[in-house]
Amino acid sequence: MGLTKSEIFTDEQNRLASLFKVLAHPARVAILQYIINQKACICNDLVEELGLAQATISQHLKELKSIGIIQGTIEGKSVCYCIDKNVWKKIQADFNSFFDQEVKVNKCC
Amino acid sequence: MGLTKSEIFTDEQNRLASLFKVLAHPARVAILQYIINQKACICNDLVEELGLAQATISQHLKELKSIGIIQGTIEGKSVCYCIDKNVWKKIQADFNSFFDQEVKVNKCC
DNA sequence: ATTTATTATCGTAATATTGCGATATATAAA
DNA sequence: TTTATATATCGCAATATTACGATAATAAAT
Repeated sequence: MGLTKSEIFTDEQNRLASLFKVLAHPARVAILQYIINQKACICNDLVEELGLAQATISQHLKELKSIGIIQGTIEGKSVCYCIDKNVWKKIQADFNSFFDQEVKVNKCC
Repeated sequence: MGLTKSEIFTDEQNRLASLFKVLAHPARVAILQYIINQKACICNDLVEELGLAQATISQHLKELKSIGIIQGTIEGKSVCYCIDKNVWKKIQADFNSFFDQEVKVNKCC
């Protein structure tokens, strides 16, 4: 056991859950906020800003990249990361269409 | 290692991440959608609707309850679960205030 | 009081995630 | 070419999550 049974859920449910999952770590939330405030940033800035090892930051960046919410551009010997505005807005829209489902008056509580 | 260093992040970052985490499983997304469509539901309905064991559903319900997004009312020998509309809207608002941070023009990519 | 039905909790095995040091890779500078 | 700097990947240990059977707890029905 211990293996999520993705096949019994809809694509939408699986997709939403995996978007939430990428955001479900404070380091990744912090990375996104830092990039937004700085407009962009190089990986090493994050290592200094957050108190995590370089390998750990790199792994978190990889997960964020996996859903396209950030992208990296090689810049000299560094990599400059920035938000992909379109993906950012798409994810927000997906979350909102989930939350905008009408919550009707309850039968019980 | 393998233990998230919550203490190095802000309360907001930790809170947001833990809200995302509760929603980061397709079964929990499915449970919320089912409750919304049915207006409310008893635990056993979910066991039949989704293909998961009763213990598993109960555990997922517990996690959803932990952030207050659903609440349960004892109804005879069953428990009727429903969405807490206020919490639902608050979470949506929190997500939106995160996503509404202005994503400025990038320096690099 | 006993039985039945429903939900919660416990214990456990399988799997996934997290964080880090070590190391590999890549580019710039000397 | 060699060296220095920045990032990515590998391997591993610690921790967390997931799913489920077994069992406990609760409340209705008999």
